[in-house]
Amino acid sequence: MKDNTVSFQKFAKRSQNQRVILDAAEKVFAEAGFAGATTQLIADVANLPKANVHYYFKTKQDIYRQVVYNIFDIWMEAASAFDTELGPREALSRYIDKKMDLARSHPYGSKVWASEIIQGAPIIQDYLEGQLKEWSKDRSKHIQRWIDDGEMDAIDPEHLLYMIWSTTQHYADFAHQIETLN
Amino acid sequence: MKDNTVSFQKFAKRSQNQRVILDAAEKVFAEAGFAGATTQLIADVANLPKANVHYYFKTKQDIYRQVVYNIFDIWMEAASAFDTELGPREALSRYIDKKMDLARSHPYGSKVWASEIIQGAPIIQDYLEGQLKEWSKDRSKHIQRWIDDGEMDAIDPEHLLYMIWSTTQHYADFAHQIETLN
DNA sequence: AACATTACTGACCAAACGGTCAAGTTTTTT
DNA sequence: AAAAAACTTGACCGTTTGGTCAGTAATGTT
Repeated sequence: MKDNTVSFQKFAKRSQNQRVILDAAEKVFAEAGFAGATTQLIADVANLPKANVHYYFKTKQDIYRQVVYNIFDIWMEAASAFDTELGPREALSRYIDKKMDLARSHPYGSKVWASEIIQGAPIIQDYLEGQLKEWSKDRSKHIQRWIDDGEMDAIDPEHLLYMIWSTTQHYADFAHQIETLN
Repeated sequence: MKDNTVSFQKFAKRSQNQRVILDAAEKVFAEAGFAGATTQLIADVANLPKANVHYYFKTKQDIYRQVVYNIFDIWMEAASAFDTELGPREALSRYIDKKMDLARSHPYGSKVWASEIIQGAPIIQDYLEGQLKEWSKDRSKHIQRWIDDGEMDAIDPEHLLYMIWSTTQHYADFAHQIETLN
């Protein structure tokens, strides 16, 4: 193909195609589950022949793993919005805002995550036990300190986190139910 | 088989075997999703040959449909605990209690329901639009009346319902995540 | 005891699936 | 311009899956 390629683009090519595939995969996995997603359908949505998808990703599991990892990364980045320096009101409200934004901007990711957890987290168990656990223990401790210092009402910190997660998650995962009821 | 069968048992036989299959199926669907669930696995969990499963249910979809309908029925029965005669405090707290009980006693059902909704409710769309919509519109109206009468704080009734659903649901669907974090 | 109905099951099959591969094209490097 | 590396793809394959079916056993009815 005749073009005026500049040097960095050759690096971009591979990850660019992977991006297209992963975006398609995220949608397909969300709508059909891991087993229900076919590599053919992912390929169709990505507008590529199936064999090409397998050129970039060895197996369906590899694609899935990558999709779930990406979601996890995005969430952990959002989690940094829970800045304990800001005090309870600001930290919590910023975190909730961020979470709601993600529920809107990444509905497919949220659904894939939910399905993965529902089925017992076969793929990302290590992430749960590692990063996520560490983060939530840390923030729980901070919340407890706020409570002890009288800066906020006494609520079990862990259950507060669960409530934030469940509610924000609900708007992404159950969007269809909510739409139908309205 | 030599036995002292009494007359009503002949009726019981069929639905009794269907029960065994449906219980097995609920578990398998929850853990693997619709597509990931194989009729062979359902049969294994039910301790029956696969052909026998197909004797009672024509297709996998039929089994799935029945499983989801059963869950819906159980939930709607629980929904009657939201007795508007009781006033806001009693009605809501009884409903929440009941919902939490179901999250504990029927974790598989809850998961199947969640997966179904996440994937766009392909099977139970009509139930959503019918019974569930009717019920939630009705209760929302009652909640609004309580608010207008000053019997409870002003909260958007629909969002209150979503919060109850999301939180109770979370304890069933995300049990694995919660366990891992604790 | 004879008949009818219901329950059960091993063996089988067509379709769909994830994944491979060889042969080609394009792009990058020398 | 030639060689190397990366990309693309139609055709193909072994396996798994949902579902069927013919034949047998058990149970209920007369």
